[in-house]
Amino acid sequence: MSEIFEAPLLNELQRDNTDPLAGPIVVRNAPEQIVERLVTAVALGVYVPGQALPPERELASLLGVSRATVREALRRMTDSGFIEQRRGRNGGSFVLEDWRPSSADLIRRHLMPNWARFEALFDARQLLEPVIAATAALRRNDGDVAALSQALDDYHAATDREESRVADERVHRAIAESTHNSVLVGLSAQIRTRISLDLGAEPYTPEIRRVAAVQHGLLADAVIDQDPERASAIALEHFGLTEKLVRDLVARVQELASLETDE
Amino acid sequence: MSEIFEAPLLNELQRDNTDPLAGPIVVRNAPEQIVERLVTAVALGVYVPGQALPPERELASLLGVSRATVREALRRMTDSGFIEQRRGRNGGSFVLEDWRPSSADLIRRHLMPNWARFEALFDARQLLEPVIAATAALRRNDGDVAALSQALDDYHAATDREESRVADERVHRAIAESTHNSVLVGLSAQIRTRISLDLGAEPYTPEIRRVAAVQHGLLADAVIDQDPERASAIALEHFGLTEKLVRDLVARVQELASLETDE
DNA sequence: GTATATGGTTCGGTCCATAGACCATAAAGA
DNA sequence: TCTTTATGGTCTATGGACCGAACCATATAC
Repeated sequence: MSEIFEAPLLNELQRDNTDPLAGPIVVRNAPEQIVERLVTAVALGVYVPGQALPPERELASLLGVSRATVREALRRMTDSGFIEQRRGRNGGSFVLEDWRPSSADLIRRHLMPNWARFEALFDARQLLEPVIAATAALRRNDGDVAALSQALDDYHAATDREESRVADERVHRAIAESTHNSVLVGLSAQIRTRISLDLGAEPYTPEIRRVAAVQHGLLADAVIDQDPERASAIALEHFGLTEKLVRDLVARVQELASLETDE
Repeated sequence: MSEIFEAPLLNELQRDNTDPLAGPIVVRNAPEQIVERLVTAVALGVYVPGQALPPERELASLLGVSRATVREALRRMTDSGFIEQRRGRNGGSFVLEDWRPSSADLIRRHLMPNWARFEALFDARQLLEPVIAATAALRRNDGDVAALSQALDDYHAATDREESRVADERVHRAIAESTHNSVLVGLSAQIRTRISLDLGAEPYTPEIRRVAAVQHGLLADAVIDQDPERASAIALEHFGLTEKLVRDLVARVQELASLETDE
């Protein structure tokens, strides 16, 4: 199952550039890349569980690739328990409701082995996002304000966790896009995708959601009010909260694991 | 010649993430990736003009790839006038002294068509590098200080432009590495590589070099003194200077171009 | 003048992706 | 109920990328 998470989204960003010749060349096959794109799309909420991906023939033409290749990608995703394929007229490739491993499982089998990478990722996010927020506050125009308000409304209107995740993504993307800088937008999206993929089963307790909702509102207000300092400060706090949540969660799971080892 | 600059180093960072399914899948062949790595290595000063790359057989084993593939990559680089291959016992693939197009040529044929991308890149750099500098100042340890001092000494000892470039790269890398965050190190290196590739023929007049040398010294001092505010401010100024230089240069070339059009 | 380290060439094999045709199935629509 | 249609499932033939290994050609070191 979890091999599907190994998508090397940030590899170029983290590859050791000290000696550009170190390390083997890996040719990323078409199917591999297609899996990555589809998984990313789901992680970003473009397709939600229960929904069908576009039909194979359409994917093939969208991605400029043969149907056989698309099928190979979908086969891997089926094998991983990520999607389910159904035949017939209203068939298709459906995102499964519960494709994410349980929190504990995910942490033990995926998060812990790559812990150093996540430390770096969280750390970088907490350093970079405040800059992005501040820049957004300085540069946002009326269109950005409209998009941000809309995203925020959707976020508040969200009822279940899945909707929350999608709306959350849209809020943060709206903020990044207010910087009007494609590098920053891409950077922020990559970090978000990576974290969303790794922590899909983030501990979204109602309590957390309440706090996050308030912070999102404050963050959006700061951007709309063109107050970079406030935006930066709130972003720092907001992403600090997420990080703390994950750390607590990991600590609990680690504790459980050590208990089990004792038995 | 310039097709070798098309290496999509930052593509993942700038690809439109709004719809992950938009755009064709491109399989980055082995030769293509090898060219990118080798060009990167030269851009970062790992190999300087006149120097030979490792022999084909060694490259093949280093990169985990067949010799035929390495040869294909080197053939492309030879075709682009980037390297020269010589046979015989002391033969090899030698980086040419003047593989960079002249400034004017480069700007007209490469920089101008992609101007929006460079705007974004410079802009992002000016936003991100101060954060990196400040973080470096907060986190640097004794080892970092030693590496930074050494790099700075080399920079001051550099005599020609080529040496300057290599030393400049090392100073900035030492600063990025002082953050002890692999994402930041990779990000900074990618931005630097991209800019170095695109602006290899940066206008390094003696005047500029003098100013840059002073700023490098100040920046290093701020990091060594653990003064994040100063580090951040100097970084902002330093990268602002580079940006201004490029803008001036482009403006001049544009003026020339419009004159030529009149004739 | 011989040995050696390098680039230059060739050949057969394997795997990947393409293109296109055709089959199977389930639902929609007449 | 029957036909149509939109989907996934299967097969085959073809071209290309990469590999592995051997061998050739050349220039320098010893």
